[in-house]
This record gives sequence, C-alpha cells and structure tokens, in this order.
Amino acid sequence: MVRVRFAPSPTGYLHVGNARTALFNYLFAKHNRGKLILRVEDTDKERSKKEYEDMLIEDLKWLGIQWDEGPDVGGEYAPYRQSERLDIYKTYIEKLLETGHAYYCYCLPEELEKERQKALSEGRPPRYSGKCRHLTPEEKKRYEEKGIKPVVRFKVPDGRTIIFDDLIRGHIEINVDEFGDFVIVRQDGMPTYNFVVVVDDALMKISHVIRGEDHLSNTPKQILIYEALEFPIPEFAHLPIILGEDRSKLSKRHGAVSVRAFKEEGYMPEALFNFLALLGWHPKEDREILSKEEIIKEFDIKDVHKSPAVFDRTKLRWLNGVYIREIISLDELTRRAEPFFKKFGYIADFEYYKKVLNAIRDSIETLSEIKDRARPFFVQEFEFDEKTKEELKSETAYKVIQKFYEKIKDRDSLTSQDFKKIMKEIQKELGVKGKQLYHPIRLALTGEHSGVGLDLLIDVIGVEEVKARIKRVLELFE
RNA sequence: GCCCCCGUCGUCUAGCCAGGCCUAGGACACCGGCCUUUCACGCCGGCGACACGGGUUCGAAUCCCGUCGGGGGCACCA
Repeated sequence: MVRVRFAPSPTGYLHVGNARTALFNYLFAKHNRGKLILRVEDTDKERSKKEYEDMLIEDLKWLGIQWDEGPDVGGEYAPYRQSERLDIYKTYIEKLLETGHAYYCYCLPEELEKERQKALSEGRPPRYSGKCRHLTPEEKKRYEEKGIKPVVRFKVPDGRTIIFDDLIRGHIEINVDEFGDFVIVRQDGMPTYNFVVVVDDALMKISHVIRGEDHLSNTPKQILIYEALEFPIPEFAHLPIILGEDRSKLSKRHGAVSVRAFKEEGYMPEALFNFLALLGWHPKEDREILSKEEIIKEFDIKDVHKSPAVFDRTKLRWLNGVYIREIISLDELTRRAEPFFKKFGYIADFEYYKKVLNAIRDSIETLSEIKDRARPFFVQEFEFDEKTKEELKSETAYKVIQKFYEKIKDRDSLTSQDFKKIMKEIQKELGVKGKQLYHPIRLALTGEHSGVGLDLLIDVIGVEEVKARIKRVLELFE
C-alpha cells in the first residue's frame, strides 16, 4: 500500500513550491491508489500558528488536493499534529539515549555559533566537535547544578557512507563525516525536524517520502535515525526546487508566491493545478491542458525531472485564460467571478454578471481583469480624457453619433442585428465607414478606445442605457 | 570553504536509459500575416537551443572524461 505525506510547517500562507510538493504527493498517491496523509510540523513554537494551519488547509482544498488522513479528518495514526505527539517522541528519545545512539550536550548555543563562524571563516566544514559525547556523571551533575539545560544530540558514526536510491535522482552517496552530531531535542524540550520526521514517517507507515530537493542533504541523517530505531527505511524521491526569474530559489522576493495570492488575483485552481503539475513533469504525449483525472492517470514519478524549473508567470496567465474561456462553464465562472464584480463595485444580479462574462471571457486571463474589461457594462458616467474629447468634437464623429441617436431614440429594443443594420444605414447615408464610423459610437458608449464588441455590449446593457449614454455625449459636445 | 544535485530555444519541455528515424519536435513569450468596427480570441507563418573541450564510434543531444556555469545544503528552521 502506497502511503505518502505532505508535511508543511504552519508558518504562513501556502507557498507554490510547497503546493507543488503537495500536488506531486497527491498525484503519486492517487495514481497508485494509495493514501495521502497531511501532517502538520509545528515543533517550532516560535513560528508556528494555528491560524496558519487553517489557511494551509483552506489553500490545499482550494487547489483541489484531498487527503485521507490529517489533523482535520483524523485517521488511524492520529494525532497528525506534531505538537500533539510529544509523548511519542519522548519514548523514542529515551530509546536512543538508552541504546547509546544519543547523548546530552550542555554546550551553550552562543559558544557553538562562535565555533561555527570560526570554522566557516577558516574554510573548514562547520560541524559540532562532539565534546559532550563522553561526559562523566560528575561533569553532568556540575552542569545541571549550574542550571544549564541540555540538548540531546544524535551520535553520528565515523566514516560511514550512506547510500540510497532516489526515485528521481538515482544512486546517491553521502559520507556522514560531512556533519557532526546533530541536535534532536532542543533546550526547550522540543524535538527537532530530522528526528520527528523519521519517527512520524515510520509510525505512520509512510512508504515513499516525496519532498523538495532542499531535503536531500538531510536524508543521510534521517537514515541514520531509521537505523538506530530499527525502523524500515522508506523510498525517497527528491523533487527539483522551483526557481524565480533570476534562477534562485523562488521566494517572496520574486513577488506573489503564495497560493492565496493567486486565488485573490483571480486564478482558477484547475489552472494552477495543471500548471504546477507541468513544472518538472511532462505527460507522454505533448499536451499542455490536462484535467486532474488525466494527470492522475498519466503521472509517473519516474518522469519527474531532475533539474529545477523557473516559475513562468506568463505561461500560468495564458493557461488560466484557457480555463476561463474554454474549460470552466459559464455558470461556474460566474459564481467564481461574483466576488470580484462586487469588489470592483459592479453591482448587479447573477444573470447580469453571466451576460457580462459571456461577452468578455475571451478577453481576460484572470478575474482581476474584470475591473477594466467589464467597466462599460456598469459605469454610465465615465470621464473622457482630452484626446477623446477632441475626437468626439470632430464634425464627422458628432454627425455619426447624432445620426445614430435619431435612429434609436424611438426604439424600444435594439438587438445586435438591429445595431449592425443601423450602422450600415449610417454608412450609406453619411458616406463614413470603418473606424470613422464605429469609433465615435464606441467612445460615446464606453469612453474607451478599445474593448468589448459594441454589439455584445448593446445586447447586455439594453436600448435605454444606450440612449442615455448617447444623449449625454450629444449634450456634452453640442 | 566543504558536500550534494543539475545543465536542450528567453521560459516550460520532447528526444537521452536501449547512439543513426534530429537539417532537434511541441507549448508560452516575441515578431509578421489573416479574420475583424477597436482590443482581445482564433487561424497561419517566422525567430530561436543540444554550455564548452576532449575522447569512444562509420555515426553522439544521446555513451565516457574534464572544464565551465547554475542551484541546494552544511542550524537548538522545517
């Protein structure tokens, strides 16, 4: 049974890089009919917050990632919040202490930091010396009496080379001399990541650990702990990281990188899902637009790349546009767009929003663009800039508008067909055509030089509104 | 500094494992054209890459070695 997990620490919004990791875990689980476990890694008391956990869950759900076990849904291996598993960790810490795989260390953090800096500046690998490895009971007692609280360190064996096969990267060898005895319990009594991750993954029967490349160098430490605790070692797969435009690890410096930010910008979760899946993975046939089901069906961890990928916002925008105009149904799109209309002060009912979207969906790539693109459907008293005023004052423009008004002022309906017919008549009667003919009407109706098709606009706003707008312009530029 | 990973168009990538089918394919972006009352959509076309240097081979993007470049890690963060 395939069991994988996504284990974020609740320290802020869900980052797209983490979202991608969650997504690949999800895809792997679903493809193999396995289970996805959500585990909250909140052992860092300083930075973890419950609100962040709630936001994480919300963002993950929004993206369309579902899990089988987790802090919100429970499961056979509960609890799924590390802060609630402290007793479990304690047991295993004691075990390591008893078997001599770990020991208490009374060194002060300030001293160690100094040593670290010194080693770095001298070009030596910064690693702990191991000086507390062989403390006598008397020495321990002395430290205790001084009130120094110890940390617990894992005893790293000398000269071992850890070898494992990464599902994505293949054969990996790392010599453990690279690092010294590392801390597994902090001074405040909280166990650290490298330790708890092993205990949890083992106890939760995780079969495949799929995570970011930045964890690759932690893997030997963890394997050492698996061995010390006599746990079976899972398979590992290290995903390439996601880069920003400058080819460094994608971070806040690169602009909006949280899933929440994309949601608020008006991205479709399906588009982000699709896009993220394509970052480092590629289906057998050359296709860009794939549904969740298709991706699950085709996903194979072996097809995941080794090299990192740049997060290409432009392509994401394009993909989102495809979802907006071709994939999401009009009703669904309207439901999602409603909050955006309201945010921009465009107040109307659902049916009206639907008509507007029908007219503009081909020209927007995110729902935020509704602000500009839908303006003519809602704003009557728009301003004219200088350039526009000049144009409207010109003789032909004014004549066209005047003629148009004459022809519609007594009508009680005006369809796209009627509109086109009327424009043809004006063309014949005034001898004005093309841009000269349509542009004045566009300006009078929208105040803008480009935008939605006038026939579509008229269809939606209706004849009375058209009359009002035209009349207003006529009066303004008499 | 040390360790690990990576290297095909500007970007995402196909091809690499099983060398010839590759004058290297697709997508985004860009440029041009068509459609069109405008913008957009759509359609058609163009530009554009095997990091470099050595091997191996009749033949290398594909195999080997080296160089260079990029990234990640080296915490009482996860």
